Amino acid sequence: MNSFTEENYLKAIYKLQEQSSEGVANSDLAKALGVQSASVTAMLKKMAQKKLINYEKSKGFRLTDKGKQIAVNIIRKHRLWEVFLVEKLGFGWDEVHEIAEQLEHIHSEALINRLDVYLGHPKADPHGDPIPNANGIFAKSKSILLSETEKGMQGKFVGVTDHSPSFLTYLDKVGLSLGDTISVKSIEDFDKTYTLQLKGKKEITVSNKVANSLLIAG
Amino acid sequence: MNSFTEENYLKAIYKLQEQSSEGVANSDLAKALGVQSASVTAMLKKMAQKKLINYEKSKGFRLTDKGKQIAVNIIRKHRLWEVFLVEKLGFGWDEVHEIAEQLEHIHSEALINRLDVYLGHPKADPHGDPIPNANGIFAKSKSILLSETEKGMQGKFVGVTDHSPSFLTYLDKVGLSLGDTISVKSIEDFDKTYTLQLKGKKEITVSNKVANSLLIAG
DNA sequence: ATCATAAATTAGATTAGTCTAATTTTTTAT
DNA sequence: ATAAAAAATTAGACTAATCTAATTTATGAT
Ligand SMILES: [Mn+2]
Ligand SMILES: [Mn+2]
Ligand SMILES: [Mn+2]
Ligand SMILES: [Mn+2]
Repeated sequence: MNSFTEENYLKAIYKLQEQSSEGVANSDLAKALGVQSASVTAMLKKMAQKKLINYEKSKGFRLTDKGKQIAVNIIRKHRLWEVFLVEKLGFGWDEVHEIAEQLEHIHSEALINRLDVYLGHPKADPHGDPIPNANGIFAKSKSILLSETEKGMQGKFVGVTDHSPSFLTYLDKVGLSLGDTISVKSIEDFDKTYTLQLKGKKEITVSNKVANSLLIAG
Repeated sequence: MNSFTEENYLKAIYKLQEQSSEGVANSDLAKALGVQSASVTAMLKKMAQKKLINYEKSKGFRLTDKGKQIAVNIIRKHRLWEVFLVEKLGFGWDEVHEIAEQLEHIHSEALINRLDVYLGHPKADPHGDPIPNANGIFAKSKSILLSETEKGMQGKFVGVTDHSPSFLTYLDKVGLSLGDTISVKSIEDFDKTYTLQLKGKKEITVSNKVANSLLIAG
């Protein structure tokens, strides 16, 4: 079994390596985990020994299949627990990440499989992030940033790229919820501010910074 | 915050000290935790420093109010999670202890309070053990061992003192479930074997060893 | 190609929690 | 009261995960 620390390294490496096909840099991982570079070096040695990562000298490192499988399972657990916390316990989407950071490390295949059934095999977590199935397969979804859409575009708000509580509570405040259908009424030339029509209801205006954190699906 | 290890020490000390009004012995705690006596000595020093326990030289030790409060909260979490696992996820009562041993260490007051509400403020866990409320108060219950009852006695099966999966699955097999009303048909003189009538339904015979692990309430 | 900067590794310590072996203290039995 | 047995503590080591400071390696810019 892997320690919490090791699991957190695996998850962080996974997220970094998904961002490109290159190897992950020690310094990027150190920053992601909030530890010193020397600590990363020490841990990577152990993980390489356990065949969880592959080094390519001065080209960074990547997870082995074994490492990736563990990482994806932790992400599965994290997201299923987030669904549970929001759907069953009534937490807000801005409150669940920290708790899921703990719950994701509970070791029990039976538990996570029963939880998945109990929740009805959800395909996405409360932030719109896809939940891999028990085999580690993610449902492919094709969404784009609102900031990349043009005037007149109509689509569904399906996810966020900024998961900070402050951003999420801001969305609550302006009345934007996952699943809402929105259309782009206008885009301000000067600063690319977006004015949106929310499903017949109200009209709201959001900064480009916000538009750059909202995922839209056709 | 306290580490998992420290929380496990607190819980184990609590359970030992409840068994008598005396101080707890280093050796008993070592046995309960499956560690060496020397490890216990080392940990007790740290816990005394943190005002979690009181030493009374060569009279053992006991939890301070602070230590007791933390211990009871962990027990509350353990038992609430067990209820969740059985009632919501459909686990058997013989399968939940190990998972709850992990879940009891999740740190979030909001989580445990919402879980309590979600479960309908249960008063007992799947094994009949009382669940303390948010203030650490246990509902007083007066039950006795089946082995201490006499022929003709009628009562309700409300708890077990043996929590081992093998005992619990044995009870499943013979059809004894928490809440069942039972009456003592006869007690074999030779070996104190109990023959029980289950709520009009079947009649079963259990050894004295079994009768000694079943809690009955008037 | 050389020098400056950035990235990575090494060396040496620290803390939590554990171990074994040795020693001391306490309890129990004669 | 004394010796034997049991319980507790101390001493010294180990592992996991971290740190700082020093050193080495790699990258990049002139
Ligand atoms: Mn999250
Ligand atoms: Mn999420
Ligand atoms: Mn239990
Ligand atoms: Mn229980």
